[in-house]
Amino acid sequence: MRCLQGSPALKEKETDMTREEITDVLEEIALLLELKGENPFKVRAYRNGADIVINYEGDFIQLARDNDLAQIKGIGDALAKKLHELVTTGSMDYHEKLRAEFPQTIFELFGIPGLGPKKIKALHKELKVASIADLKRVCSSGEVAALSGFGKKTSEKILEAIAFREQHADRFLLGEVMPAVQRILADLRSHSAVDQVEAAGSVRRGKETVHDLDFIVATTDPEAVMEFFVQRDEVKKVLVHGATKSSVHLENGVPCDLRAVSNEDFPFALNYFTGSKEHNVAIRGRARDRGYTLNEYRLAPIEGREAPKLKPIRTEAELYDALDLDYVEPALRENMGEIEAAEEGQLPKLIELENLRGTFHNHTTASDGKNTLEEMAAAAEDLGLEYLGIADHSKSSFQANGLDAERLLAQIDAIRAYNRSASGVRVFAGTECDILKDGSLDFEDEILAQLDYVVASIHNVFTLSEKDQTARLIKAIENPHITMIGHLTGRLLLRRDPYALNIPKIIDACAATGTWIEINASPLRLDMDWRWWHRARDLGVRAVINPDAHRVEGLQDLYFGVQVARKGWLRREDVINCLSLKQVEKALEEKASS
DNA sequence: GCCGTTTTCGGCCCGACTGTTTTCAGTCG
Repeated sequence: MRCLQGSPALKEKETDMTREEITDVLEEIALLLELKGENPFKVRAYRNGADIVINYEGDFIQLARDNDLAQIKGIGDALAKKLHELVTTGSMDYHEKLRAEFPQTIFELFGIPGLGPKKIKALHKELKVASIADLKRVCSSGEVAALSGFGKKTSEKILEAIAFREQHADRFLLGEVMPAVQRILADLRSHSAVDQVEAAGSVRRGKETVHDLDFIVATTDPEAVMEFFVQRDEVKKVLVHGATKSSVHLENGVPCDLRAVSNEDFPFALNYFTGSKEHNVAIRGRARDRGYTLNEYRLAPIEGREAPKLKPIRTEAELYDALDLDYVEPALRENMGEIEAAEEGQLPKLIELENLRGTFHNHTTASDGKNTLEEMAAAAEDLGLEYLGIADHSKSSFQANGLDAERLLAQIDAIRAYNRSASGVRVFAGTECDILKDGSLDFEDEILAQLDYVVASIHNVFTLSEKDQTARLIKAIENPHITMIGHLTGRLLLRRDPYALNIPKIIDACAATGTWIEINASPLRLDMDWRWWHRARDLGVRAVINPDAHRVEGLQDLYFGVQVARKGWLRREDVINCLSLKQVEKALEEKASS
């Protein structure tokens, strides 16, 4: 498949206001109305409006300009008028008046789990809480615990959540920073004085979260490149601006460093700043054992020591070769066995994005997706995929408009009909079936038997003990109708910890039953974690990389799933959706009959 | 605030869980 990263912004041409900006206004109005305790259906009307702005297929902005929006279902007279005002004047009176009623910092409070509009409203009204800093103070002083509707436990949970936030405040999701990485790389490449450029650091290693961005350029005119870098539009603050190193903050708060070196130094600098620190320590030790010293500028004989003469080193591969190692992919540089494997010629040939032939866990408008079956199939075809699985939510996921048996059977018919009529991607009929509290499934076996595959996922009751949660999941795994487990631990990176689970036991159960484990490629999940995959692979567990796409752009998250697979030492043969259509049909049949 | 008509206003997305209550409100998925 083609290499696509990040989601393209749906920008309109020749207009001041983008769809995203309009959506932000509507979403903010919805939050403010909730804070005021307005009619929840009115709130929903604004949220619904925000969805429509993003997803409408025609020229929404032009229709808004022409005051011609009321024809769109979901946009009534009131919203049409307000949106016309917004796109023609750049602001909306109603929105501005609402904003004036609350401090801007109050929106921070929605990021604390357990706090919703009612509680935030009470905190604001009774204790004048306007920010997380205020909240921390009144929780610590005991004022929150004494507030009606609150209590000691609530106060403690809030403080825990604030502590969690503070602990992770300096980290960003890989998916969140990737668009900026691509832009910066493209800009630097376009500069005439730049000979080579790479992103280094944890971005290059494909870590799921990063705390800053590091770029290395090879240039003969470092000052010019530095000047160019700090002048970029998205640079918000310049912290350091030197001849060979600059540090800035980007507008989204991400710290970003650029280092300029000569072409001769480039492979050493790139290797050094790619890390990880642990990998570097091990590599430097290896160099020393051979009589060399390695740093960010060179590999050279230690003074006064005997060492074999070195060949010229122009690339990282030649650097590893000089240390008698196979080239170690950045994804593997965590000092978790890669150096030993490189020495013995045992490094895996890692999966590439281009190896993917299809994907399984995706949603449509039948549940909580934003695009239809046909639109998702067309998008998958555009990416060069051969097959696409549709796995909408099951009925217990009310909040996601989950399908009951009747609607699921109708969807299966629709998919079969689609496959008969269309010649593009082959669509598989599946479900993302809820695993209920007792480990039973949300559909009867005879319904599940009619599907091509079943993704089983946990969406509620996260608070079971490790023993009970593990038993719940293993019971589901032992159901022969289950094909794969979705987002194994339920974690949301930087937001919510995984639920308690004995992962080695789960891996064993999947190995014993031939159940596949998903690599959920959503940048917020990246679950199961890469740290478990080497072990799972060695036990014979197959991975399946799924974007959990809720809209066509979501399919591009497959990129991040491949990063996880690579960090987990997976080869193309370890990943089910690298199989061709014919092979994957056979694999599905085998799993169903096992 | 939107929709669909019953053409003037009622219905709009359910259930578990938690912590606060003393029978339920708020949050989350």
